Amino acid sequence: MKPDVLRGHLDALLLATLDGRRLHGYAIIEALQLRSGGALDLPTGTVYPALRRLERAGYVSSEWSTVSGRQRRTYHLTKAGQRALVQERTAWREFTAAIEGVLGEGPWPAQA
Amino acid sequence: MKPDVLRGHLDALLLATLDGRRLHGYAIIEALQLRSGGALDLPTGTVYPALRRLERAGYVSSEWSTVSGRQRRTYHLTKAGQRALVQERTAWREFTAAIEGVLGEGPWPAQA
DNA sequence: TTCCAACCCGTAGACTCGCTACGTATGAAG
DNA sequence: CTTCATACGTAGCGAGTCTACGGGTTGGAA
Repeated sequence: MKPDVLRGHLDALLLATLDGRRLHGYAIIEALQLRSGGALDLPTGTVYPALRRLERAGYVSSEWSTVSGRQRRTYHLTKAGQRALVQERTAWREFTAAIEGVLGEGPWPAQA
Repeated sequence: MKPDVLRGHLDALLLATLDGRRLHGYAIIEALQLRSGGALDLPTGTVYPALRRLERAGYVSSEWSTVSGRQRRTYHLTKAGQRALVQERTAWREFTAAIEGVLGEGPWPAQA
């Protein structure tokens, strides 16, 4: 998978992963792998900065906890994050509809 | 529509638009608008450099022609471009499958 | 006949953001 | 005591889309 195709969709992915769950960064990466059937294997250098960005934006919130000597920062969605997720899902549908209208088979569906 | 979501998908869009057609840049932009139901309104500063990139890559080829005093550069797919388009469509399906596996409803489909 | 919209091409530079490469640390297994 | 999985993070790069220009023609409206 080309690297750039993720551009602009990562936020949606992270928000969706946190929908109804509390996860720490590392677990988010694993969840993404699992849910995408292995297609999405995001490096930490992609995910951690993105989570901080979402936190600055007020879409997620986090707390530190120590589990068996390991520091982990657990994230969860805020109310604003929930709303953002709804919008992201809508934007995704619009996006795919637009692309598929073009990619869709054959020269021309209807000659307007 | 956020600007970045197009990232990495523009080539597929352009190749698909030229599939079985000879079009000049301006016409490509209009075709994209039409086929996407108005969702895709790409600026010339996006399309022209992208077309030149595709031409350098050998996926499209172009000739100049003069239509009623106007210079236009008409593009068409090469053999390599045809093959690239097939790959782009496959990549698109894989991409959407991966994203939708994550965005898809609810907390978890199956707790592995 | 003057003006403006539509047509048509193009480049320079900014900006964004995912990725590479790196650094730190703990716990368990070998 | 070394190595691997777990777990966090940053700095800087790179690629590609967008903004903002600039150039030129045609045709119709005012």
